[in-house]
Order: sequence, then C-alpha cells, then structure tokens
Amino acid sequence: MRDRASILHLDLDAFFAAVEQRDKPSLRGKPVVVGGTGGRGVVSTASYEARRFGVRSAMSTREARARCPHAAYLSGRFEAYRSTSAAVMGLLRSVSPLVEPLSLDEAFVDLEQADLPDLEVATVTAFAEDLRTRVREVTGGLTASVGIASSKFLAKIASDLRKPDGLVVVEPGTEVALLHPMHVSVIPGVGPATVERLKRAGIHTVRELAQVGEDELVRQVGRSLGHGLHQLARAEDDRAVVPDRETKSVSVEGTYEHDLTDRRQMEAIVVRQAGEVARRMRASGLSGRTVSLKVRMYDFTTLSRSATLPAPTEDAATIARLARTLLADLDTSGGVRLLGVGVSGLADWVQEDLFAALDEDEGAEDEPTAAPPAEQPEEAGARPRGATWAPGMDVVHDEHGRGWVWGSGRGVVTVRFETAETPPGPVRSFPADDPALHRWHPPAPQDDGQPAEQ
DNA sequence: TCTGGGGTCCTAGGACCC
DNA sequence: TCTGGGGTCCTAGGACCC
Repeated sequence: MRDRASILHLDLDAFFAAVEQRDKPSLRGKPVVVGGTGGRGVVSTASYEARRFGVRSAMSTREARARCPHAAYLSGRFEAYRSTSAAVMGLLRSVSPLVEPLSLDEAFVDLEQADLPDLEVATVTAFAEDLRTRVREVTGGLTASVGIASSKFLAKIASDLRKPDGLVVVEPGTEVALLHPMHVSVIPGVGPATVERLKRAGIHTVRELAQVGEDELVRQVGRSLGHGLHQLARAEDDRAVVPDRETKSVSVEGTYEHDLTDRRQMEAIVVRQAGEVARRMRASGLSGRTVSLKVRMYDFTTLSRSATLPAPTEDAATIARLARTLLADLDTSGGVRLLGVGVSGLADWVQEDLFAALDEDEGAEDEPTAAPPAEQPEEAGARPRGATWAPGMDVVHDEHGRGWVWGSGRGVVTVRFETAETPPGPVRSFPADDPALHRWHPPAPQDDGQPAEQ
C-alpha cells in the first residue's frame, strides 16, 4: 500500500452493450443484451436499461428473455470491441507507460509514472475527470468508471462504487474504514464457493475476516487464498502494475445446442478446433508443449485430459492428433455438451531460432550447445550437422541418412524434421503404438520442409 | 430446457531424481 | 530390511475473473 493514491483502475461501463448502442442509435436508451443467443447461451453484458429488469452477466439467455423479453439480443461483434478497447488502452498508455490491461474493458494505470505535478487527491481527481472525458472522445461516447487508491485492490473496489460513469478517489488513510463494513465478496478471488465456506465459519464482512488469524484462515480456504485474504482484509496490498503479461495458454471450445453422441462428429469438431488453436498460435508467434482436451458431459460434469510433448508445437495436425488420442480414452456415452482444445506450456521457436542464429554468429562449431541426452535411442545415428536442439529431443538419422528429430514421453512419440540445411518442420506426434508412426517419413530434401500427411 | 468462452491460478497426488 | 526428505514435472479438477 502506497502513501499516495497513485493507482488508477478504469472500467468501461457495460462495455459490449455500450459499443452496440454507440454503433446503432436505435438501441440507445433501450435494453440491450450481448451474449449467446442460442438455447444454451448466457449473458455476457447487459446494458443498464436491461439491468433494471434484473438481467445480469452470466445469467442464461433463456432467463434473461423471460425477465426482459423486449430487449435487443445480440451475439456480439468482437472486432468492434477489440478496436474500441485498443483506442482506450492507447489513450492510457499515452498517459503512463505502466498500464496493465485486465480484459478488453479494464486496466490499471500507475500514476507514479504519469506526468503529474504531484499525487494529491485534488490533483489526481482532476486528472481522472479529464481522462474520463478523453475516454468519451476516443470511443465515440462510451463512459468509464474510475477508482484511484493507494493499491490495486482499493482502486478496483473504488471504481465499482459509483458505476456507471463515476469516479471515486480513496483518500490515503481511509482504506480500512471503507473496506471493513463491506461483504467479503468484494474481494477479488472470493466467489460463491469461498463465500459459502467463510459463511460456515461465521465470517460475512471484511471486518470479521480481519479478526481471524492467518493460520485459521489458511485452514479454512487453503494456503494461497488464506494468506491473500489475511492481507487484503487489512488493506495490505503491494502488488505492482505489470504491463505486458505473457499469454499462458490458447484454447477454443464450443457448447452445442444438442448433446453430441456421435464419436465421429466429436472427432471432426476436435480437429477443427485444433486447427483454430494452431491458427491463433501462429498469428501470435506462439508454440506450446501441452495439448489439452476439455469435455463437458450432458450432466455438466467436466473432464479434462492433457498430454505434454517433448517439444513445443503449433502444428494443427499434431494438436489434432493428440486431441483425438485424448478423446479416444474418454467414455462419452450419455452425451457431450461441450468440447474444447487448448495448448499450454507456451514457448516460442522464434526464440530458439534466435539462439541458434546467435550460436552461428559467434562462430560456434556445428555442434549444438545444449546438453545432449544421457541416453541415445537405439535407432540413433550421428547427429546431423547444425541441427538445433529442443529439450527432450534426440536427433537421429532416418534410413536414407537424413536427419530428423524425435522425442517420446507418456506414450507419445514426436517427430520433427530438422537438419543444418533445412528449417525446422512442424512437430508431428503419434501415440507410441500407432502404426502410422512407422509409416512416417521426413520430407525429401527438395520438399519445402513440410512432411506430407500420412 | 438451467449453467458461454477465453483465460489465470491453486491444490493435490504421483513419478522421478538426488 | 527399512525408510529419509526436497525439488521438479506432470496431470486432473476446481475456483475464479471478465
């Protein structure tokens, strides 16, 4: 917690719905609901006009329609949301280099890095009013709610206090007094399950939370959350504003109008989703080692299965093959309402290639610099000159003397064509007992490095 | 005919290594 | 013959956020 109110939290009001009302004047002043419009859709954002009828985020669209039948129900235009968000984030970055976006419609701004004469309450208040005006200008009329306080935690709570179109500056020294009467659910990270556990322990307000010893809290809700709650209940929060947080996973999922029962249809969906994940990874220059499959059953029980490759991939066929393998191990009788594919454990080959290039620049010998594995697979021959390494991979020759790379783990064998003469090809993976593995061949040298589909 | 989609973080148990 | 810890990686599930 700082001794000045120097962290700003900005939240665009009813963002998706507001963009729709901006772009379609006939919707202004009327209830607008953005979200899934199908039979299994849920509300993403409701305009304030719709909220008056009790429509809320995360409510099923079915229930929203029952409460507010005359609202406009829209499925959302994410390109418009993204570009509007980019305009706001650009404005914030013009004000301080330290901007941490939390989503399309929210960000923290560190005012210590902004060009302000001082951080007195009057100064930051005037600054925030000016900022809100400029948000309206760059977005074509959207309003934002802003909170400013001595920590991220209090700034976020403050921005919520006078929504919509509000500003609250928490005077340093008043944080605990503001916080203590509030319900524990104002604390980010305290959702329905934690509220219930705390309630059973007789804890409802932040004040009551602050009276519980840390050890007791840890017993109630676990180590990490218990420690965090103990601090936040005292308004203790020293978290920095962190720009440029790295992506940790990429995923695509879909809920289907009617439960799926046909395995071949499920496989086709998983393959399509793998392709979409791969497309997005390539667009972002990402590559990852762990492929996950998510399956939500007819009764809403959710299963996940994952497998980790020896080296990162962004190849659609590899992700698809692995996802299908994971699907094959699941009993989907009864029906499936949701399928999803994701990749995590992200790294990027761009960086590895950079290291390889640096090695060459330094006049390093052809020998790779990374440590060789302790044991070579029995098929292994001499390592191709200049081949680069990935963790857990061995370089071997195929029967034609051409170099390729393989790795294996947890029943999955990974093959990736790579020599001194050719750029790395995409990673292909097979279940270890899949005969297709033994039919696989690296591409002929005159190919473009893309192994043919078997 | 309840209950999205895209994420992050945490926990717990087992394997494996030293 | 019995019995260590600690650290890391991986997997599955769950809570939570917008």
